[in-house]
Amino acid sequence: MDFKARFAPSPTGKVHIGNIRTAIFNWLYTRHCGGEFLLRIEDTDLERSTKQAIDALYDCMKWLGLDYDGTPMYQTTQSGAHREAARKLMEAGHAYELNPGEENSPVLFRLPYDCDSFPFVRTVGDVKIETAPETPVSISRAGLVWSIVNHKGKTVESAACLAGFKDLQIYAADNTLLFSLNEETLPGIAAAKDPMVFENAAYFTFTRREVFFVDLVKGELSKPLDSIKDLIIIRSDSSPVFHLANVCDDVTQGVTHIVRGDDHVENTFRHLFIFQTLGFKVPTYAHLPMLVNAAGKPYSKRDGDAFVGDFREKGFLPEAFFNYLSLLGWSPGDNREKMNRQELIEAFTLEHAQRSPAQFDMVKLMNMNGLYIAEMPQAEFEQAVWDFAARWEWRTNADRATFHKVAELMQSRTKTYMDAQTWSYFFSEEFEFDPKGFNKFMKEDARAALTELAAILENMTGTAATDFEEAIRKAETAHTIAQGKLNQPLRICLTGITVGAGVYETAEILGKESCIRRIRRALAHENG
RNA sequence: GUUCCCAUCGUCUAGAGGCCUAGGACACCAGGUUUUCAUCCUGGUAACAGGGGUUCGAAUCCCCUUGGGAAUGCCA
Repeated sequence: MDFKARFAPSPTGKVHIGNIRTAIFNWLYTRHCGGEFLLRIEDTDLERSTKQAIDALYDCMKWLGLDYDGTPMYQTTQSGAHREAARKLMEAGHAYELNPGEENSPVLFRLPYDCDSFPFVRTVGDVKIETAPETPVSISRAGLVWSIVNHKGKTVESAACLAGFKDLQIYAADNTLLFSLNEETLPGIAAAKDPMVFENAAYFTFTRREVFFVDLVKGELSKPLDSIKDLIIIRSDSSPVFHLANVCDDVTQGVTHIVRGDDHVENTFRHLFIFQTLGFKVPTYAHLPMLVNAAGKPYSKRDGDAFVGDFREKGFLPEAFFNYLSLLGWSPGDNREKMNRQELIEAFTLEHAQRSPAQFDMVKLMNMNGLYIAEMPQAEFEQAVWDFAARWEWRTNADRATFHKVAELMQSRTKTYMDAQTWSYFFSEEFEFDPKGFNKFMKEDARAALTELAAILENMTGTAATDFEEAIRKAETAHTIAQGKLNQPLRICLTGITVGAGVYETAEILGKESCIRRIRRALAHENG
């Protein structure tokens, strides 16, 4: 099957979830269709593209298992091809210098006036536009400029390409024909140095045409040609602009399916013409809705909490992160959510891609991550957290045997590896008490029972969780405390916090001597 | 301003004119299990933006309104 999709990020900053979601969709779609997934680094913005950003990009893709086919293309290596394409367009009359003859004139792509035969152009109908009085209509090689009076009575200026105005006729208020645009007058306009200005123009008529294409996500999309301007493809410093580079590279890489963000829809209307005039088949497009942050705004490089690399640092599993992101703007069409990579590939078609923006929900990601952690083999979980915990001081005095037991106990309670930060109390007796929990549970009767418990533990011979349980029951009975009510006070003594593993198991891991010390330390601590 | 796009629980979503008394998930609330914590189980609150059409029948099709987003760069 001839299917090539690509991911074409510009390495101007750390890759964020919006970017990588696009990569994931491209990847899934490609793998589903059995095509090739290509990578192109759009590094033409020399000012802002950095080596670090490129490295981070590769790193994130590797972490997420986004493998690509072939060698990545660096856009900067293609500038020769871009200039050659511009030269060809110029030669064919599809591009022109804004200021002919001048030294550093930018080059513009001309939307072709003669485009009725293009498969993505169709005629809409005849249109009459009344221009604002006292404002001229001017026409030049760059297009038409005019003003209208809007419904609020304000005069607003508009401009569009010549191709937007097939059979244009400009009239004065007394219906005198001022100018006709057609095959005969067109070359004169294109060649003229200065624009033609019609001071007394009152209205003009033309045949409206529109550009349209069928988007795999959004369906048919269209836009009138008289709302599009010619676009700069070569800057005055002779460097190629995105529009040209992007199209050329897609041609060079043989891309057949372009899956990208919503924000490119407007570009697509213009890129279609570049493909066509360059003599290439236009690719199939799919525009994904944007990902928005908690404020409902599209993710940008300013959203500091949205960098892909940070999710690894926060202790998320790549599979969970991948799974969650695949569900943002897409669903398999049934009630499945937790899906492995193979299931995602099999189910992934653009039919079920959403048309509206999706909001990223950290809480749901956490939940999904917890699901993935819960099903990890215990040994794998233990090793992963051990490695992750290298960043915390408590690991330096943690022995692996104890850690093994802790990990076993904590796995079902862990949402992200970051949760293990609180495991420090297993390895140090110098922890802080949570003031709220401490005051809640360290009441007078609890203190008395705990004092008793410490004494009971002194004489306890067993070391199993059940032995601790028995000792606690004894202390409760001795002080007429309801069965089980000493659990939380003891937990505070042993861990400083109110949540954790089962308290008997926790005590077993800590050992009798440490438990006694911890209880006495807590008893010496004043309520706040 | 102009053009384009979008609109189902708080959030992610199912929904292709009758299967909808609108389903699932997260979150939240209430119970249960665990003598404790977490997991887990059961139940609950909660949505078709508004108004017109078309139709025997509309969340679904059309129009308008409102709201949101994008483009309108010699950024990509």
